[in-house]
Amino acid sequence: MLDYLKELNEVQREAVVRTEGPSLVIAGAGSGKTRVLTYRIAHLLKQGARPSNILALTFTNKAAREMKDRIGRVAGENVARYLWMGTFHSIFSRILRAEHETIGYPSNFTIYDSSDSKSLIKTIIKDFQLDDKTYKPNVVASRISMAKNNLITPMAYANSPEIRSADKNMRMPAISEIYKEYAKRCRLSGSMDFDDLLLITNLLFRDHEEILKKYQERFGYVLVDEYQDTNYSQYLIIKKLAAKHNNICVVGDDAQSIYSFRGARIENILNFKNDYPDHRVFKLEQNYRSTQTIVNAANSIIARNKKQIPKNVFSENALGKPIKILSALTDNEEGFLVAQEISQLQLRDHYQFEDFAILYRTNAQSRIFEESLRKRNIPYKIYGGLSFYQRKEIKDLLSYFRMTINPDDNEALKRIINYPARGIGQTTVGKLEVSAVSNETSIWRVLTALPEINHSQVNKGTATKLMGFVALIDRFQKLSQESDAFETAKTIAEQTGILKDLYNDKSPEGLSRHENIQELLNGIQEFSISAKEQGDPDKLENYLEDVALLTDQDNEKDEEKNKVTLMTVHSAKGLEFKNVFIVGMEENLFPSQRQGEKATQESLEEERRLFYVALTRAEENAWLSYANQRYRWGNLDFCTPSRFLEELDERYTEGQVPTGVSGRASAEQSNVSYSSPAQRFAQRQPSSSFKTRESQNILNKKLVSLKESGRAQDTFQGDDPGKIQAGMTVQHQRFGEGKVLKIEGIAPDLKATVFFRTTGQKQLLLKFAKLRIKS
DNA sequence: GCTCAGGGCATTTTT
DNA sequence: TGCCCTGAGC
Repeated sequence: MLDYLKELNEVQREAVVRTEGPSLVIAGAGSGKTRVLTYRIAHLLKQGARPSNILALTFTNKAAREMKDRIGRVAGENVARYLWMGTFHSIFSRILRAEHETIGYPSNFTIYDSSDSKSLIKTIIKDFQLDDKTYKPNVVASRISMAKNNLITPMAYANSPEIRSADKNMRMPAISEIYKEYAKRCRLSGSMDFDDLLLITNLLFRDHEEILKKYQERFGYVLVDEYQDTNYSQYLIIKKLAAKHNNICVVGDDAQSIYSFRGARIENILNFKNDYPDHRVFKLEQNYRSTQTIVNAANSIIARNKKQIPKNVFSENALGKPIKILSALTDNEEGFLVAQEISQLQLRDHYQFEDFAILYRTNAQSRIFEESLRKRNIPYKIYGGLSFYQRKEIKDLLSYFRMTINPDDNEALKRIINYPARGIGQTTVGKLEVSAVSNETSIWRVLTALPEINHSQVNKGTATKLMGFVALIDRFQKLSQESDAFETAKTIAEQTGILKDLYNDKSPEGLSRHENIQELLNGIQEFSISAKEQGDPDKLENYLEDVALLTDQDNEKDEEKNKVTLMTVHSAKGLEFKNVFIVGMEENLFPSQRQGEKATQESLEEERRLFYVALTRAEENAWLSYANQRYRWGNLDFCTPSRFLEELDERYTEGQVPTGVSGRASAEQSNVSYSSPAQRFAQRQPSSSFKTRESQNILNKKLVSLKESGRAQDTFQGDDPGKIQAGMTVQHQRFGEGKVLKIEGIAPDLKATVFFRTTGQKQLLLKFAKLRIKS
C-alpha cells in the first residue's frame, strides 16, 4: 500500500481511492476531512492525473492554502502549483478574466467589496430621490445579493410577480429599478461585486456552450469543500462543470450548516444523492478531536433535527470530564468566572493560553470577557472586527491602485479624488457624477473629456485641480506598465502624499496607520519577489487581482500566538481548542427567539447545528456559561451533558416565544442587575486595535485638531485607563485637574476616549489622553 | 470644516 | 444604553 494511505482509516481510505464517479463525503466534526481531501488530490496526482485538470474549491483562502501546502508535501510543490485550487471567488474571477471579451468586461475589472457595493447602492438611492430610511442600503444590498445568488437577473427580477409583491409589502417597490441601475453602473465602472463573480460565471456557462465545454473538458476532477455551505449559484456552476466527466467529490457536513443567512443551502448536500444517482457515500464518523463526552453531547443536540443525513459520529478518545455549566448572576460575574477558570486551569494543568477559546453568538458579547481577561492579565486576541483590508488608510491606497489599473472604477475615484485634500469638493464630484450618469459612462471618462464637455460646469480653478488629478493617475498608469507591483505601489504611496500625511501624524492612530501602509507595502514587496522567483507576472495589476479576495485571516502574525481566542461560533468553524467556553448561553445564543419572533423549524434546526459546531470545537473541556436568572436551570452546575440537554430541549420547542418581560421582572425582584440583549448590544465598543472603524476617523480627526492646537496629549502613562471611571477626578498633564464626564471604548490595548471637563474650560474630547487618577 | 443635538437603530460573515 | 448619521448653525 502507498505510504500515505496507511495514515488513513478504512472509510477515509476508500473515500480517497475511489476517484471516479460522484462521491459524497460526509465528514463529521473532527473526522479528518481536510486529510481526506488532500490525500484524495495527492492520490489523483500519483495516479497520473494532471494537476491542471483538477479543480478544488474551498470557501476561504486559508483552507485553500493549507490544502495546497499539504498536497505539496505529499506530491511535490511543483505539481501542487498547477492545481486549480482556491476559493470559489478566486477561481471564477480567474476564469472571468480569461473570458472577459465574451462577457464584455475589461480583463482588469475591479472587484467591489461589500462596502463599495453599499456605497454605490446608497448613491443610487439618492439619485432616485428615494427616502433612505425606507430604502435602507443594507436591506437593498441583501435583496440584490439574494437575487444574484439565486441567478435572478435584473430583468428576471422585474418580471417576477412574487418578488415584486414581496418588495411592495416591504414598501420598497423600487428595488427592482435600483438593482437594474446598480448592475448598469457596475458594468460602466468595469466592476463586479462578489456575487457577480458567481452570477456572471453562471451566465457565461449558460450562454456560451463552447466555453462551458472547454472548462468541462479541462476539469476532469472536481472537488468541493464545505459543500453544505454552497449557495444556489455555486451549486449550479459546480454541477455544470462536473457534468462531462462526472468525477465530482463533495465534502461536507450537513450538521455544520450554519450559513443559511448568507444563502447557503443545506439542500445542496441533502439532495446530492438525487443529483447523482450513481454516487457513493462515505461517512467519516470517527471523531479524532474530542472526548466521548463532548461528542455525545454534541450528537444529542442535533439528534432531533429532521433535515439531516443519518450518521453516527463517535469518539474512541477518553470519556473525558463532564461538560461544566457556569451560572452567574450578572454578565460581569460571568466574565469573572470564565477568566478565573482559565487562569486556574492554566496554572494547575499547565495549559497554554492558546489552548482556550471563548465562543459567543454575537461580537457585541466580547466586551465583558475582554475586560475580565484584562484584569487578570490574560493575553487574548479577538477575531472579527474590521479587517486589515477594510481600514481607511488601506482602502485609500488600494483605491489609488484600483484607479491606476481600472480608471473607470467610480467608487475608487470618489474615495480618493480629494484625498489627500486637493480642493475638489463634493459639489464638483456631484456634478461629475451627474454628467457620468447622463452620458452613461464613468466619471473618469467625463474627467478626461475635460475641458471639451464640462468646461462650462466647473470653474477654471477646479478644472485645473481636476486635470492635476488626471495627470497624477496618468503618471501612475504609465509607471504601472513599466515597473513591478512593489515599485509602482511604493511610488504611488509616496507621490500621492499618503505616506507623508500619515508620517506627520504622530498620534497612536496615525502611527498605526503608517505602520499599516508599510505592512501593505511589505506584502506587495513579497508578492513582487515571489512572482519573480516563480516566473509569474509581477505587475500591480496582478497583485490587485488577488488582494480584493483576501481577508485579514489570511495573514496571521506570530505575535498573535499564545493568547486566548475570542470569536463568534461562526468564525470558529474548522478550528479546534483544548478548552472551549460557550458563553452567553442564557439567550444570546438564540437570537431567533430573543427577538420575539417565532422560531421556524429551519431556524431552530440551524440554531441546534450552531450549538453543535460550538461544542465540537472542544477537544478536552467544554463549559457552558450564562449570566442571569431568566433561565436558571436549578442546580445544574457540574451536571451531566444529558441533563443539560434535556433542559435545553425544553427551550428548543418549535414556535416558542420568549417571555421577554419575565426575565426583567425576575431580575428586578431579586435585585439583580439584568442586562438585556439590547443593553449588551449597546455596550458594544471597538474592542481591539484591529477594530479601528472608518467612522472612528471622525473622532481621530477631532483628536488631531486638538493636538495641533496643543490641547491634547496622546499616550497614557502610569495608570491603567481601565480604572478610570466617569465622575473621577483626574490629572491631565497640560490642563491640570478635571472631571471625567464619560468614557468610551476602553480597549485592551489601553486606549480610551475621555470626555474631560476642567474648570472654566469647554468640554474636551481626549483620545488616548495622558491622565492620572487623583486619589 | 467643525460642533452639537436629536433620532433611529441594534445577529451570525466569507469573498 | 450608546453608536452613527444627519442637519442646523457657526
